[in-house]
Amino acid sequence: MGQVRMEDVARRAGVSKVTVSRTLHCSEKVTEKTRRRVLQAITAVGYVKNLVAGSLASNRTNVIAAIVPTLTNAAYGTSVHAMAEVLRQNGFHLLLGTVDFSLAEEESLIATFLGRRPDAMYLHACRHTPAARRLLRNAGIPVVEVGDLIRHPIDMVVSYSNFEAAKSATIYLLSKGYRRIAFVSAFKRENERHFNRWRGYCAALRENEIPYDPALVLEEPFAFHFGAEALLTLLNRTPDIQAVLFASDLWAVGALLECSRRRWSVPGRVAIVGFGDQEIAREIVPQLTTVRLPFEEVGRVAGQKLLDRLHGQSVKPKIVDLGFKLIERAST
Amino acid sequence: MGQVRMEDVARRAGVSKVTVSRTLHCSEKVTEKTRRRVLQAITAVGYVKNLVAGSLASNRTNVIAAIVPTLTNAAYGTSVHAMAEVLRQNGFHLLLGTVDFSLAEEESLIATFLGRRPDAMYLHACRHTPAARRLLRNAGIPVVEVGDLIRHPIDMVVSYSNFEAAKSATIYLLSKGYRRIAFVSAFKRENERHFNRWRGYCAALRENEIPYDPALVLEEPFAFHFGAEALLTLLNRTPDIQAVLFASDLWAVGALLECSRRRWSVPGRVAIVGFGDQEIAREIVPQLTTVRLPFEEVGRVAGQKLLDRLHGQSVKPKIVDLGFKLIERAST
DNA sequence: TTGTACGCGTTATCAG
DNA sequence: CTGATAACGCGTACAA
Repeated sequence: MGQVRMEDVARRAGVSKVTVSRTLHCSEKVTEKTRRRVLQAITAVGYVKNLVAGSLASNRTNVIAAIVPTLTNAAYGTSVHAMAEVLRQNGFHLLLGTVDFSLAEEESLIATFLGRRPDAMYLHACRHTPAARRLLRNAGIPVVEVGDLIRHPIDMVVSYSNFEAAKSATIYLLSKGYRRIAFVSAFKRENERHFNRWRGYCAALRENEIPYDPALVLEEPFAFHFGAEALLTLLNRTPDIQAVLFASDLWAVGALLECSRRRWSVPGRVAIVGFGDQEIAREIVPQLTTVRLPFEEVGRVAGQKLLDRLHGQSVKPKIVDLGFKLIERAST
Repeated sequence: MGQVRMEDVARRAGVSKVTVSRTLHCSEKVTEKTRRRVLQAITAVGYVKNLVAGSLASNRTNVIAAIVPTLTNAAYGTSVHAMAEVLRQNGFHLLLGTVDFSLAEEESLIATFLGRRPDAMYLHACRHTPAARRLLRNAGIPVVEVGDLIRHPIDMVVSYSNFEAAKSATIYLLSKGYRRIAFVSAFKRENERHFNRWRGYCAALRENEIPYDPALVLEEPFAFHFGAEALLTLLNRTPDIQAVLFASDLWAVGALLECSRRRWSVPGRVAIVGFGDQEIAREIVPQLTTVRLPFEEVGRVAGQKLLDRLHGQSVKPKIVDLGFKLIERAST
């Protein structure tokens, strides 16, 4: 059974509990001979160390809690996956929860996760309820926020700037001569990253003295076909649209496929820009101009930052900008 | 600080530790009046229950451990996400790890996860090392395997049959008159699901007395463009190929896009079938014929099975076949 | 190098 | 309905 305790191992090896513990934890402080006996006893009785008890005693769980909006979107999965790799190589495990873009869900999940006494916390979101922020502050553990480059993180932030990225994409379109530029994003009220992409779009227009036209701005749920739908709505409503900036590759690809179905030339009929540079962006016909976001690096660096902090190092920059890159392809 | 203990709450509320615990756990066994005082004290001091200590004392963690190959593929993410929802509604949390299709990694992760004493385990894989199986058996907790319909699960299995699905897709192609049918999958040695899809393909050929031609079978890494590459390799090597069965939509879409680039008609030049019915399958041009797999349902049902078992119910069928469905579209 | 004694913060048991 | 007390299994002083 899995009910073998450390004491059983100790008895079998003819040593005390502590020696077993030491063998497992810092084996250099134990004689080679006893070490072997202990290890033998461990495999002999099939001992599996109880990390719950260990955590209680040592006041360290070696667990990182992570909260993401969803796992159905590969972008979040990519970051988490990268972080999980880093953590595992350092003996940490991942407690993962999804909150579907709900601030209230996030708050309640933070509260219960904190009960598990994670050594650190990873949040793929930068807006939180006041209560959530307070809980995190009081917990006194390293926290890394991810997904947007905010000025005042709870503790640390590792990201790219959605504002700058969208602004830069819009300026690019303007530089290509497009003037009537539409913008499609998720619901800005519940997705602060898309809200900031919208702000970037607005800022670019403003700086170039292009009037903001609400008729050119749409909010859609996450799915390919809503990109197609958005494009049709926009062209129907405002036939003189010259370009569309989609705040996700998902919609941009959906729109591109709709154009393909209707045999519309892109960018002849309308130019299209995506966001994210997912793999399909460079496979689709025509290839998609988009903003490359460093999803994987975000996870890796975030994990590393947490580890540095847990190893007692004072983390120098609390705000890490991983940047973005406009990838120009055939759709513009 | 987050260092408030139950005793601090008790003192503040003028009751004993036990009463606080009871209020939190089974509030119906406590007077309405004391209950309110306790709850007030809890918010007053900002108490967050220590679930680590609770787990040690009660010998139940309310944690489900899940091991998946990767989170970068939305298919695995979709199942996990669905399960996480079910679990969370019942007060369970998810300990998640990725193993990148490595059996050795899986074994070592199972071993350390078991140390956290999860109440149950979810594995998105059906092949394991003997040691891994032994560990799981000895742990004496509910285990659900997912991803293929095997005959002898460690404990329970919730899935669809990859063998039958691929066989059925191949038979469909034969029924449409295609005779020279190619097959593209992941590396069969490290992916038992794709191995069984290949077996299904072989079985369909055999039953229809079509000789098996190794030149028509390819293994590729997971990425859109390897679908394009595979298609070109196959057509180059064996120009008379009439149809290709891809063991993932990813490659099928990649191949379709390559055809689009070269202005080849599909199914005129070659018929294409995918696997999975991801959202893009019905958006791509031409729409992709594919096998629909119930990823979300797999996660939901697997989670429910584990919960049923943890609630003491004897789970009737240990093997749950959620089926698949061939979706005929324009690519064949 | 190894062992003894105690504490970690909760739940379970049994009285009152 | 409430309270005292003993586990839970392992770390961490400190002592040997």
